Amino acid sequence: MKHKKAASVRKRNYRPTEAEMAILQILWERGPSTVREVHESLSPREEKAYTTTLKLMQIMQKKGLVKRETSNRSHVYQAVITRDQVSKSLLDNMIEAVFKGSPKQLILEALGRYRPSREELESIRQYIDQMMQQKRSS
Amino acid sequence: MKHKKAASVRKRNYRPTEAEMAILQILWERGPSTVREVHESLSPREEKAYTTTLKLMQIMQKKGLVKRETSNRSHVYQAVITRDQVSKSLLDNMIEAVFKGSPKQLILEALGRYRPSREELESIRQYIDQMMQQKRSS
DNA sequence: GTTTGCTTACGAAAAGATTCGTAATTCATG
DNA sequence: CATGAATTACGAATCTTTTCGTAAGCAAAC
Repeated sequence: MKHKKAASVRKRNYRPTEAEMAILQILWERGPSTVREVHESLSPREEKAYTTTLKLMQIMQKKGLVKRETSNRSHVYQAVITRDQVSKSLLDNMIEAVFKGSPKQLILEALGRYRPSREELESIRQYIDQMMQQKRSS
Repeated sequence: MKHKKAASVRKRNYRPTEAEMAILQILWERGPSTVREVHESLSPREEKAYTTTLKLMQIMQKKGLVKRETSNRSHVYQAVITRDQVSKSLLDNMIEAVFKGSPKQLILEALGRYRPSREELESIRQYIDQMMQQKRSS
């Protein structure tokens, strides 16, 4: 009969809000952290009250984006949703929204837009070659 | 002394809201359209009142995302912000937010995630080769 | 010129995201 | 155990986005 009260079922395609993204980035970067740590890490430029950060993290916890360890006085938060999940959501969304459903379009656009260095191009090409290998051998 | 009252200066990095994106997609696709046309084109699954679409488009007009031609009874709206501008904003944002500032990461991720067909890989590789050519000859 | 059917204008409610002040809690330490 | 410093809880204000009802305007058709 114990059932965690469904804090929030993981939406298969959740797009965090802007403020949530800022916090997630820090949690991904630092790993489990206290509110204080996250707060200090937030861009000092946009100074917000400590309780703002706190509240945000509490909300994220309710939404199931993060979980927390409350055994100590200072709760320790950690991301539940992964960078990968978010990156997938954003990529899917973006391909759908501006590239007419074509991943290739996205890739070409990114190449053209950011002009990777020769080394980076090398390694991307290598990756492609490898993928083509696999296709050949199947 | 005539000065359009600064309907809204184009933010160099505007990220349209979800509802706005849905409408922009249609305008990009269809070109100049009336509210009715846009409304009918919206995913019929998420049925909204006609005036919701109308209001949204009026707001977008105020924001400067679209402009409209009011000479006829039915106003004709057209996108001002381009697919390209939005795609740049989203890409920038995304690279920043989940790929630690590395476009290469984004590209590799997209390749791995969507596994383009052999033909698509071909043409991406071609594009890369071309870019490398340019670098060589400079 | 009245009626009818669509269209825009307007205002406001509802929903969601962000912000923060204040109160309550906890814990170390004098 | 009283005090002080830091933390969490709570509630509310504010702001933005989304939604829609109702009014007002307009043009064709009666």
